[in-house]
Amino acid sequence: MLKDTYAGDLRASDAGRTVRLGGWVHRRRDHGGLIFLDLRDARGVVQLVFNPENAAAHEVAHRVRNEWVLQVEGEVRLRSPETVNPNMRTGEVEIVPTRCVVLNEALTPPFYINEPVDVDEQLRLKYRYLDLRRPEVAEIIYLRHEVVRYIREFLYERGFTEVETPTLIKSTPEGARDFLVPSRVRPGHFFALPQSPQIMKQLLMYAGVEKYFQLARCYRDEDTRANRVAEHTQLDLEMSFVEQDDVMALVEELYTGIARRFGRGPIATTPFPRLDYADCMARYGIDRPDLRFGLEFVDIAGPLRDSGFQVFAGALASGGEVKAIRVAGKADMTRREIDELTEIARGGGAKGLATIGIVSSEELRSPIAKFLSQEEVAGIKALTGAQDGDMLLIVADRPEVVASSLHAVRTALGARLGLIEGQGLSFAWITGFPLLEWRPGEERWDATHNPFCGFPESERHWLDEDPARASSYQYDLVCNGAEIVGGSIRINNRADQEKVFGLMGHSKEQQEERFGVVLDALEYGAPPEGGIGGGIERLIMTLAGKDNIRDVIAFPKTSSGSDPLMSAPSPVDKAQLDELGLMLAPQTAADA
RNA sequence: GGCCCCGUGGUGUAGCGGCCUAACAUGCCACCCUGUCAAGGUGGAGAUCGGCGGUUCGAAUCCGCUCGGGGUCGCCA
Repeated sequence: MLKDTYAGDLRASDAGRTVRLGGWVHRRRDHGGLIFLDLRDARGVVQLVFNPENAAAHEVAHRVRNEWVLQVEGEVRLRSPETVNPNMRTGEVEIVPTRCVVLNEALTPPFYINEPVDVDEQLRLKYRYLDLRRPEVAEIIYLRHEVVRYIREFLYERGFTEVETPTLIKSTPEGARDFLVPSRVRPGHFFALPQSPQIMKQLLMYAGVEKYFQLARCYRDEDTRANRVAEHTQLDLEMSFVEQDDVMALVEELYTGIARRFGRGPIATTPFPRLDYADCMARYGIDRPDLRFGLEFVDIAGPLRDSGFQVFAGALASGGEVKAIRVAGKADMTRREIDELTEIARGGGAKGLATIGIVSSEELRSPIAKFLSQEEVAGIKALTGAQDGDMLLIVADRPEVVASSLHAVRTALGARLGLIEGQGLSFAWITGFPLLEWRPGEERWDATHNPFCGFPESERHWLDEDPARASSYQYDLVCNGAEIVGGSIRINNRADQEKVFGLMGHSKEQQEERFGVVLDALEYGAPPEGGIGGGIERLIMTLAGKDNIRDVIAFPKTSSGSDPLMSAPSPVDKAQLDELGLMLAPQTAADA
């Protein structure tokens, strides 16, 4: 080996050892006589001290520049007390090189590696191999490794079998858009990349594996978001002979362990609280609430049903809702803050945001106060528990608009009022989801979770009577406002599966064509089973407190799905297309 | 596909009709300097302002188109 010790691992206890190091010049401080070099490797940085007395090494130290690759031999020496650097993990020691060899020179990098400066993301991605040298960037990649390793070991210990499933599979038209891969052997035919190994893992259960998991790459050809990319990794897990609580218990143990070991703060509540979907929607307007803070919605319809204020009364008369968020002590919110929150509410679909500042028991600060009777105001105060000095933010609209707009307001408030800082990890389970939701444009039912999601026997009658009211065996684990796990107990007989497919508008022929394998397999002794899929990137983001998914991926793509590092996607030779039996449409061919 | 924001020396920013033959910081280069750790000092090189077109006596600054990036809605679990 060209090195025998990691620079970043050196501590006071290593004093006196002679070590051989290899790494990169992180920073250079040349005093003319004394030269200090910070040598960086995968584990951290250590200071080298070059003295003119060792002329050969000193000459090298004078000549080197940032990011040159060095091999250094020397003794680990305790620093004198006044020169100890408490800000460095290796700050109690330094190396006095007896020998210093330049293994490679380096151009000046296009951005700072030794300072945590925000650099244009595209430039970082183009030089990702340099970006990953930055300690604060690499740290998350190592974190990801440790978390994944923890997950694997946890599941191995509990008897899970890791099985790989194909990445070239059959395309199905519903759900997200598939990435397609043309077949050379059968021109005109295509594979799809899997959106998840859902069917394969169910088949593994039918095959008798009983406890399966995989860290599965999943692909969706859809536009990206800050927390969503085209290719991601999912902890895919499935168990046979289990009920909902069994899966949840195992997942909770796993994620509790991860959070305790890798979280940057404590877990707010263990065991994880459970919220019923309907209750959750009523209080937070979203099925993945951020529970690090309160600011729950309060239904204030009661006193307003016959209000003279048409915005409220009208919304209620047409089946809508009126809900408020009470913000303690913010009656003095500035005009500008109110305007910004109003804009956020509009972004969620609301036509406006009504505000009532409770300045004192006599005085209200509110553009709508003049439309409200004293009884109405008293009723609102009673329901919300508003005290003097509080601010009420109110939206009146259709239930889904109230939910989305007040959720947006609530989330913004959480950030603006500093309620999420240093709050650790607030997990919760959401259960009692509806099995199906109506797709107005398509005039059919769609699975809330996935089409294989099962339901309690007690819900069966709703499938015929009122499918919207059937609840399912779905369970989601949320943390700090992100859904990090979603799963369900699956349907395990052909009749129920056909029933659900039928409600989703699939004809017998379509069911046979798309899901025939599953339907057939269900008739050959399928065990009761269920499982989860958990996004690894979202988990790491939550643990690391990052809000950009690209930060937790070693080689991410841009938001438009391109790869600045490898310049992908790219045109291909005509010969390659010919081989696949493909022709480009005229306008796209011209671009190439 | 819609909407919003961004694109100025290597990097990060300022400048937002003439004072810009573009400023600041940092990096880079040279020299000085034996205890620094964002080392310090002196000097120097370095961008025509993403691209194209237009308005104007005059554009980095205004307008249009376009390319690239970021966010968001649609879409997506």
